[in-house]
Amino acid sequence: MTQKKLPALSPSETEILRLVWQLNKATVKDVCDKLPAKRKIAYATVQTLLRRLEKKGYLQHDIRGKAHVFFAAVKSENVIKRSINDFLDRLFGGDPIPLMQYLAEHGKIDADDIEKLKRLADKK
Amino acid sequence: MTQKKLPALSPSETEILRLVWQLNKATVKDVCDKLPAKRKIAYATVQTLLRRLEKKGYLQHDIRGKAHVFFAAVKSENVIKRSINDFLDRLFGGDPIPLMQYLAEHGKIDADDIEKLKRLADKK
DNA sequence: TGACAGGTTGTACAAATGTACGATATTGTA
DNA sequence: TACAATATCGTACATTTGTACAACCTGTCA
Repeated sequence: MTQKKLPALSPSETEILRLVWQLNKATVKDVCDKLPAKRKIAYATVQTLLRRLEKKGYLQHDIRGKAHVFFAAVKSENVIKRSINDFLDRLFGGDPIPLMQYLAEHGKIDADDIEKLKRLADKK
Repeated sequence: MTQKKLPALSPSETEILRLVWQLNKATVKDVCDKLPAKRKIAYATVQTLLRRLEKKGYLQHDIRGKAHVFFAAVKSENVIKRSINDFLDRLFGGDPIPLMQYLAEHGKIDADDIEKLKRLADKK
């Protein structure tokens, strides 16, 4: 039932889509405010990205006052799944181990995190 | 000393670069042969991608007979590091935990793998 | 009800990307 | 040494991507 063939997301689109998920519902301005300080990108640009995301089927919008309020039209799980698989394919030929290893080695995660993961994996 | 500002890699370029790393040294043909069966992409296209990778500074080549033999001009660690960080930023705002979680939950890794990772993380 | 702050729409455009053909050069071989 | 096979090189081109301006709408408040 979940639509399977949405057009690919560009990197910037992915970034914006993530913020919308995070905000749940968001106007252009909301998204702009949520952008990391580092990321300098004009209001108009964010707007275009949101428009494109809607056109591609990832977002929808309601109207509140004169502003558009965007919200996700797809479950993040599906998109994330696809993104991770693509990424894994491109960079590691699909093998997740080197990625895990990298994360572990670079202190991105610690033993505690791994404990939790272990419980998760065991439950499977 | 490691050059830090190489131009960004496109997804397809990344894919090809990975194969060159894997092969160590490779002609256009070698790379074509190494492509996953699924991935249908013309010889000429691979060639262009290799050319662009060289132009961007990721590859170099020697000449053997009439063929170019490409090999990496940068350490994979650096590129991989950057790629992972970019990916993490775009999709998870930089937080690696959800990524690990995804990998654990989807049986991409098992308890054994995690054990090994734990040892790695502990060593840090 | 008129002006204005704040939105949206239409449009633009250079650069990057994915894809690949045709011409040319080179090499090993008969 | 000429030919067939095989490479590269130059070039092309439609799309997608990132970025954004200018013109135009529309609630809202005075």
